Amino acid sequence: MRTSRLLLATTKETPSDAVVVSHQLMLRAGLIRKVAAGLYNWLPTGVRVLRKVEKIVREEMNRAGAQEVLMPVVQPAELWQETGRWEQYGPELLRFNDRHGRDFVAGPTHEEVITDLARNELTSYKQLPINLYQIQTKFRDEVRPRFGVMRSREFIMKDAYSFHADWESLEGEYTNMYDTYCRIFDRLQLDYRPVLADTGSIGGSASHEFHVLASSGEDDIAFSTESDYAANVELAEALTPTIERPAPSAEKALVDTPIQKTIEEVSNLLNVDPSQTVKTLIVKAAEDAETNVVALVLRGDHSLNEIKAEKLDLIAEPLEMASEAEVKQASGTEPGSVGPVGLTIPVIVDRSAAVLADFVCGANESGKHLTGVNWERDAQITEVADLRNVQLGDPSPCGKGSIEIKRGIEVGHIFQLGDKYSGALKANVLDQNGKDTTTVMGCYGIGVTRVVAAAIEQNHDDKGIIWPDAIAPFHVGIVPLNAHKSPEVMEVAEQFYTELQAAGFDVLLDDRDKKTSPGVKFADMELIGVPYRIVVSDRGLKNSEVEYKARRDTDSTMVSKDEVIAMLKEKVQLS
RNA sequence: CGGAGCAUAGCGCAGUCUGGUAGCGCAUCUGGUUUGGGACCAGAGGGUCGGGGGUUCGAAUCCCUCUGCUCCGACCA
Repeated sequence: MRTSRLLLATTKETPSDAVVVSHQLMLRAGLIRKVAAGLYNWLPTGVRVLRKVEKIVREEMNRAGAQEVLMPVVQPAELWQETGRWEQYGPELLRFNDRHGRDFVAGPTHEEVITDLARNELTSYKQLPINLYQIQTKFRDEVRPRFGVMRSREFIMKDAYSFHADWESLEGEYTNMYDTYCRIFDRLQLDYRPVLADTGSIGGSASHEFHVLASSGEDDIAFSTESDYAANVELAEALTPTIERPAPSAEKALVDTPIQKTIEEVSNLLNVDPSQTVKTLIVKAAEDAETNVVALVLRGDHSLNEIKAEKLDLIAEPLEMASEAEVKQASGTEPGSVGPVGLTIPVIVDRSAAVLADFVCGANESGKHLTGVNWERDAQITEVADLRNVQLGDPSPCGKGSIEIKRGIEVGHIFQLGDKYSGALKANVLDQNGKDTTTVMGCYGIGVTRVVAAAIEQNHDDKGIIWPDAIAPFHVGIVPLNAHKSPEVMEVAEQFYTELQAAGFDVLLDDRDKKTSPGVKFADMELIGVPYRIVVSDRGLKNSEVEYKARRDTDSTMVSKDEVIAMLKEKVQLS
């Protein structure tokens, strides 16, 4: 591609509404433009990246034995009514009518349509297992689209669905997809991790999310320092401490904490470590519980995991904090001075808080705290549970090593669905005995457009994007300098352009005329993230040399012009 | 859905309080000078000031209303 013909669309200024790096750079580098909230045009450079991601995904899915299909974006309401999701899905499901007044939806996912296809086409166990996938547009009417294509309303997803005669077969395909996803993200040259994920209400024996690691990610992932254990923090278990609770050695005492409310303020005042204090949170109880509210007690240095908490029988789901009035009624004081001593409501204590002795807590009296408090002697435990988020340094749930936490962007999710959809839509086949049997399903998604954004979040600097070779819109950029002064410069540049393309590279030749200064050309190449750059100039050609610089290098090096193509063949990892 | 805010040239903004010729920077076009890190000079084009209604001799500016968008909190690839 020649820059003079490319719809380059780079900008110097960052649009004011872009808050994350990938969104800013995608706009500045001319990959996307906003059409409306959560809806984007993809420009030529962006499409190049998108297609490369799709190509790798498609090749690996095919290699794994899946077959590509294509389903409609617009889907009839009847199918959604059959599975019950017409009612369940809520406003995220965009619904509309055709000219006859019939109900339709813009597909946010395709379980209904694929299962409908399966029930019509699959009749025998001999056709199973089968894995069908598509790479296609989805629409989810997000409450708040943001971060560019990271969370847009319309996006491209690779979604695959497998059908099986039994769970054993499903588990086999699940493993196959797990391995396939690893190959895909390896080939995309991204730093990623498969992590254990919540199986949620659907059940099934396993679910994994694939996360691209980036500090700007929205999810916290817990890793083991010693094993390949990785789990979404929502899910990662905080183990019961191995130590026994020490015997009480201090007497309970009331201390004045006139203005100290937070754990930090109280521990500073009393000169104790926050881990020797507890915090008591009052939350709404489950509807069938005997009290309105329940107390949750955590160590002062720990944070509540809401997902874990709301799964407990006594606690309302979704989790909701009690109002100030309810706190006052239950404890006799306001939030900030609440403690477990003397409470009449159930007290659920986190595993780590339960092994404390001689700890500090609120006194249920305004402006007072208690020191030297001990369980059983001074305060009662209704239940001990895992309530907290794991944190740095905790022992890993896998039994080896300790926990390390990193941020991730969810780009893939694999799931054993079971018969949720095949049951509802009666996707049955005849088994060996001629008996009707319900198939079990797996589903496997990759957010293709999100992968592009995640790749940028992970690979950029203050100058712009740094594409992994495998998905770069162009592998090599050629910048001729002062071509108007020296015909040889342009000749050499053109020659490289031809030869590099023949070698299988995508090449961008900046053939813009003398009005475009070198600085502009360099800045554009760097902004759009071309991973390798060759500068052809008069200066270099005097020694039969050109200048080579990889996007991540700080300095350029001079290379003989006869060797540069061989060198690039070495360096570029086409994937 | 709750809270906050914005809407003026392709982009970034000023002007609004205090009503009176619609402006600045970037980008674009023309001509010239420059040429190894987002150049300079001269000139030009580009606006229903988000829509509708009202007040007024006169509205980007004041009032009402609608719409769109952004940001902060619960879900998802």
